[in-house]
Amino acid sequence: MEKRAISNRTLKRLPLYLGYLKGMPEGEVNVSATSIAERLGLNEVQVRKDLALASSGGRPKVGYVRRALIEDLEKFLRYDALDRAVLVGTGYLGHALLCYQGFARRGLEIVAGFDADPAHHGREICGKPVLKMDQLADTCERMQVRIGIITVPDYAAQQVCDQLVEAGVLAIWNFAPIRLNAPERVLVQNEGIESSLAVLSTRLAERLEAEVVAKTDRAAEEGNA
Amino acid sequence: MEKRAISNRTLKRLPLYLGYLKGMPEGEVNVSATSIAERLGLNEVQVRKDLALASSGGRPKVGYVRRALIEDLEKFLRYDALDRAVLVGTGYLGHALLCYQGFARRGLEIVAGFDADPAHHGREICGKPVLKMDQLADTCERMQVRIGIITVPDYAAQQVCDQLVEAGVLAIWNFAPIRLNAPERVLVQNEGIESSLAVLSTRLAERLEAEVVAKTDRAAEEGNA
DNA sequence: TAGATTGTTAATCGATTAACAATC
DNA sequence: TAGATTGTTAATCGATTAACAATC
Repeated sequence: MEKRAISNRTLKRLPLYLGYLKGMPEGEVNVSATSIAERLGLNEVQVRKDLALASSGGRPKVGYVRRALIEDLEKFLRYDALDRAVLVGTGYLGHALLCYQGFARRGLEIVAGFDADPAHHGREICGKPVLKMDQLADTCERMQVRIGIITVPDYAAQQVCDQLVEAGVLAIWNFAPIRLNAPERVLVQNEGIESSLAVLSTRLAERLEAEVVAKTDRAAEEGNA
Repeated sequence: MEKRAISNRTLKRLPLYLGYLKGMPEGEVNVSATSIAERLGLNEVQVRKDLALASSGGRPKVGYVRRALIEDLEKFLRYDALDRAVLVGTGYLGHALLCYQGFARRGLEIVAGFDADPAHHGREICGKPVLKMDQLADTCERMQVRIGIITVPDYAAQQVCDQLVEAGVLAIWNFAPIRLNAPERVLVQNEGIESSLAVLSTRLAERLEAEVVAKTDRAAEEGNA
């Protein structure tokens, strides 16, 4: 009965493994956790533990059957079961997501885009219709939409969130750089590009500083020599 | 001399705090870690520890001076020091990033876009020129570009990565769903939207299953009653 | 068989949370 | 002063890594 939930950390690594496995030459029948770990720069025990959770396992000495492992991971990640989503905000980012072919292969179908701007209505973006906001609730119900994707500017995000909740979505994928208020029962995942940028720019600055320090040290040494 | 690096976790939370602080009514002079934690759904000690690392501190009983805290965080995150970047791949996602106004306010300036497709060359996207790939190295050197942003399809990403490294960038922000090979000295940060989707769809599916179980339990109970 | 590799149990590490002393 | 709040030290928790037994 142990409902041991798989960790977010592991969940995020699974698509990485999948990508590596799919990128391997077709001829390779078997693959070891050791080789996966080495290629992806991870610890091999970690890879084995992750795979133990999401696959039917490998065999000592030979490793995992590549083809079977791919199927196991895709099954575990539910790439076969299609989840329907709507997207609100058909700006550039909305465009990018509506047109991204990878979602379909990963179990996500965006059925329509929505926008407050009447100029966008009636258009099609990569085959997906752009509808009026007042068609949101109806569309969600009719198409059994469970996920709402928010790609509007930050000042509009909370209102859109409310409308999506009202329309009955069960999860919200938020690309606006703002914390949303939503009822407990609705799952909210924030993409937070600014958080990402904070990490990148800080780590880069640290490296540059370390370099300057190293240079200064060398110069000082030369001075002493 | 203790070079205790700030954790990625903390780094990712700082922009969140900043967003909350900036969104507060101007009238609020002071703000407590307690209130920040409550609003963002975090532990208050965690917030205090984060703020201790990135700010000059608060005062018992009153908390932090909102305005000063904002300045401290912006300074810590280097929002004032401008980092220059180039972006390769001017598709929809490239468009979105080139046109995102938020980067400039967060210390990142994308100076130009690049694309392999000649049809894109010479255009301007939100005021940024789209150049030919063979202008990449020259532009990076001339403008002292330190960051390369990759927004090309997965099959082209590794080659673009090589070109960026060759052009001398020190960090790569990768939005393609693939693991890049780059020399140690170059910082690579993967955005990995598929990892994000894996978390979202799995957590959603778990909830739905829990609901089904709960329903079944209720039905069983009614049967027993 | 010997050695590579899996999967698990134990140890370590780092981050979160709790307890508490300091202070305005 | 009393109470709210900070900042720090200690305890807990969860994830990673190391050690090792099982096995093909």
